[in-house]
Amino acid sequence: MTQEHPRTPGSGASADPARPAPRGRRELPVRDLHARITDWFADAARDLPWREPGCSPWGILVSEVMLQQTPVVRVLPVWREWLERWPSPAHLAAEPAGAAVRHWGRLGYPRRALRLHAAASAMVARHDGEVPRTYEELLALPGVGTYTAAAVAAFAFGRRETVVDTNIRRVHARLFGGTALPAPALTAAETRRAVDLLPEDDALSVRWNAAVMELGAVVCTARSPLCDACPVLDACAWVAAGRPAPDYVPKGQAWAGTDRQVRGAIVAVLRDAHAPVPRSVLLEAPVDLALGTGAVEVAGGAPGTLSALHGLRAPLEQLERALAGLMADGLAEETDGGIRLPA
DNA sequence: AAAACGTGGAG
DNA sequence: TCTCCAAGTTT
Repeated sequence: MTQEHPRTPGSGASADPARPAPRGRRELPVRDLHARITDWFADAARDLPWREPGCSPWGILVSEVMLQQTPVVRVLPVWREWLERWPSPAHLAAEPAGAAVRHWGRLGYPRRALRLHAAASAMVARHDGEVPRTYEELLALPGVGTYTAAAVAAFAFGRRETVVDTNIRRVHARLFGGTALPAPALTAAETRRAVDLLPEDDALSVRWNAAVMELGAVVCTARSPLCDACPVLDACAWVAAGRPAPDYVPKGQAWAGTDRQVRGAIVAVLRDAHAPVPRSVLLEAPVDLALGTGAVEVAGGAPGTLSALHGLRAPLEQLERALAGLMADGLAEETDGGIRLPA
């Protein structure tokens, strides 16, 4: 998702992360580190529904998948609706996959909804309708990768797992590495460091994982960190080094004119239609897309119509390619009446 | 291993 | 306005 790209160094000439920490930094025993950050968490943790004691493992799994690349505030309402509608894997598995996609709304990456549905079916088939308790079993579920498997094992089942997400990576990079950002991609050294840092005690390890993640999410943020509120400010290698700028700039994802934009527009139409949409309508005829920011703000065609997409460089071809991609992914199906979400 | 895969709020 | 980027996974 990110890529190295040379950039002018920040103001600090002391940006070399390899050199010893300047005199301002305090070396903190790992025990104290655990205590500082988990104590901070005990006080500062946000009240999130999937953190409540009564939340089911299924609720936690759903939250973790929804939170992949997606901000908490946007997940909240969708998560509530899902859990009310589908309180267990069996409830979701009993519905067509298209229902999962439809109720995913505009969360983004709708294939996650599809995979959650497939995961629910797998849990019914292989785990008696329960969320499995081990990292290995979790990892085998569709849409569950190393982060999500570790997070669910830890947060739903209290297991001692090494959880590494983007927040944790950033906190570690600053606190120990002295850099503004972690490497573009997860490195073996980072994983090793996370393993080494994990408290021995099961219960403490769970709190530690949640606490470091929370610290990265609300204090040690990517853009403008709130260092004044940081419980380990005096131990931070990055602060001690004068908060040097990142040595690369994360590569943003292109959006305008991409297949992803077109796929998003098509899925939006299918999601809001409650009957199959004729291919011709989907590709050419005016349709009220009611889309959000820039989704169809492209040159050519009447605004607010799918035909507006023909203003793209490879208009019709691109539409057909995008549609084919959606069908290949299982996000769309062709029937007699036209295209629809999967049944 | 690089690239694809959505979305909308914030700076 | 426009770029950045938010609890990643898959191929």
